[in-house]
Amino acid sequence: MAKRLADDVGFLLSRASGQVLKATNVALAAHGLRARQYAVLALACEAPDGSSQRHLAGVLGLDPSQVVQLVDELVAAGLVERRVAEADRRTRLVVATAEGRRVGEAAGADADAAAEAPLVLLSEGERDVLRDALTRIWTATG
Amino acid sequence: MAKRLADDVGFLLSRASGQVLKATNVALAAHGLRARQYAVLALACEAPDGSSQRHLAGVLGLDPSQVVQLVDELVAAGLVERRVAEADRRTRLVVATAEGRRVGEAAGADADAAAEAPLVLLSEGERDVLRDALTRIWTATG
DNA sequence: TATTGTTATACTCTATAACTATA
DNA sequence: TATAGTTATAGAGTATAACAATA
Repeated sequence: MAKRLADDVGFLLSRASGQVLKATNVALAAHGLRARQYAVLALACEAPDGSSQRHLAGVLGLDPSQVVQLVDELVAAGLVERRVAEADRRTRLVVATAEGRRVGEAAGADADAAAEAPLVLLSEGERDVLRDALTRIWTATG
Repeated sequence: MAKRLADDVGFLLSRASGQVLKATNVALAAHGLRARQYAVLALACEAPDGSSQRHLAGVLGLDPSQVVQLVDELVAAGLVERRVAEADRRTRLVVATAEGRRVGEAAGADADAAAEAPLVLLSEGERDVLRDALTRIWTATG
């Protein structure tokens, strides 16, 4: 057992993540989005030709069945659309609509501001280390 | 919107936290515990005279009603007990039993190993920065 | 036979409000 | 009246299994 729970990396990650998630969701609520929906939308915006749901699930660390639900919601909101892939008619490409790009842009700006607010306490160098460390933890364990 | 979702601190925190949490829960399952229960147990072990549920809720960032449930489960497992505080008979002090300390010690060792596995990729200095940065994010936004 | 997406289900986590007993 | 704990409930997140369409 760690000397103190406050030194436990898992605990610290969980707390920090929870705080940032809460702030992000507050910021996103103004745009009618939750964090997960925004993540799907952002990935759809990044890929000009769209992204398969299987790929989205992999990147986001979600079960494919969860992606179905999230995409359903985004489709209902008119922010993305499903297109049958020509190469493989089993796969549906999730593509951002014009409005999806507008909303994603605006929501992302607010979400970033909220998520990065706690980082003002860190130096530039610390922020880089944090980002890099989290990225490596992600790619290593994913 | 961040250039890429993969640069979003909130997203990175969420992914890293989720991975570590999953690994931690797998390690704790062998001891019949989940992460939240272990966190409560660990805090109870740290405080020789016990910790009020209100205090536990504050430190863990949980609603007091969630702590009730967690303590109920730990009591049922014989790992902690509730004691009415002499000073204020409204507050219940959560105290680890002898077995609670044994289980907490063993479970903590496994949980730490699981949680720190992804950190082997980071240098000593990076680990310190990560821990310190997460601690400051936590205390600042909490 | 294997894979993509889908539906269904159950369990955990999170958030909220209302109630009790003490102060 | 204010606070510590409790109960209840609903919504969001997570995990799993089974199924249809396509490869």
